[in-house]
Amino acid sequence: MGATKTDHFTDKQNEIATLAKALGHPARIAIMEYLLKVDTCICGDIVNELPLAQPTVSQHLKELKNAGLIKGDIEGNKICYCIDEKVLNKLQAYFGNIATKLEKKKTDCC
Amino acid sequence: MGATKTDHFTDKQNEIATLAKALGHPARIAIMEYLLKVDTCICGDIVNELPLAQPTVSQHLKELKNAGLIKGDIEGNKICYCIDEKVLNKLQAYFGNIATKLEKKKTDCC
DNA sequence: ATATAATATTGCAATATTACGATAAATTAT
DNA sequence: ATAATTTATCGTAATATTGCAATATTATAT
Repeated sequence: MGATKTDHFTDKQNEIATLAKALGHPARIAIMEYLLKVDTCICGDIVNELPLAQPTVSQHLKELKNAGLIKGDIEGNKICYCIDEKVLNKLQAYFGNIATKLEKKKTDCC
Repeated sequence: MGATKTDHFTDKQNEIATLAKALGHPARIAIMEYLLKVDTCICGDIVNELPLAQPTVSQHLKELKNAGLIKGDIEGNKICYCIDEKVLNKLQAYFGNIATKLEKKKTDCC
């Protein structure tokens, strides 16, 4: 095997899992944090910010883009990447909801 | 290669990535949601809730536990699993912080 | 003591991920 | 036109993940 059985789970579960998986690598967390830090999103220097080779960074960017976490537009011979606010709000809402439910649930047995 | 270069990133980045990675599978999202749904955390029927074989579920539970997302205590011949509220608050805080920063940053260029 | 029940571990095959050198493609500068 | 710059893609090796059958472990019930 090795392939995830996505068809046995709900769309929402698969969606959250896909987003989480995309963030499941420190390089991709670092990319997100860098995109958040720089004020403009015309950023052609992500490679220099990371301790990884250019093809590796390009691949990580592609994964973040595939998951919908970032958007990228061609800007001359550079590429303008930035975080998709909508998707991040979705993640915030998801974890916020869980945290709230956990707080209400006072049965702290473990 | 194939191994993540964790030593090149900050502890915080690695920590968030580890948590996200653990949640990066629909079965593990489903497990978290089930643990959230049931009121008591003495739950010996996680396997029946999932469309996966028992060893597979056990492995997913182990990964969630390794990441620190859930706690498990032996309760007779069953196991009492439940979500670690602290860790989930950490995730909520992390994504909440990003979402807030994105909102303030009005340079929506992409 | 033996059987039953619940969970974990082992071993393994199929597949996915990570990383990077080499190379390609596209744009800008000279 | 040619060179330099930036990003993407291809190919490939090393490693990790996913899933499950078989088996082990541990606790309860008979």
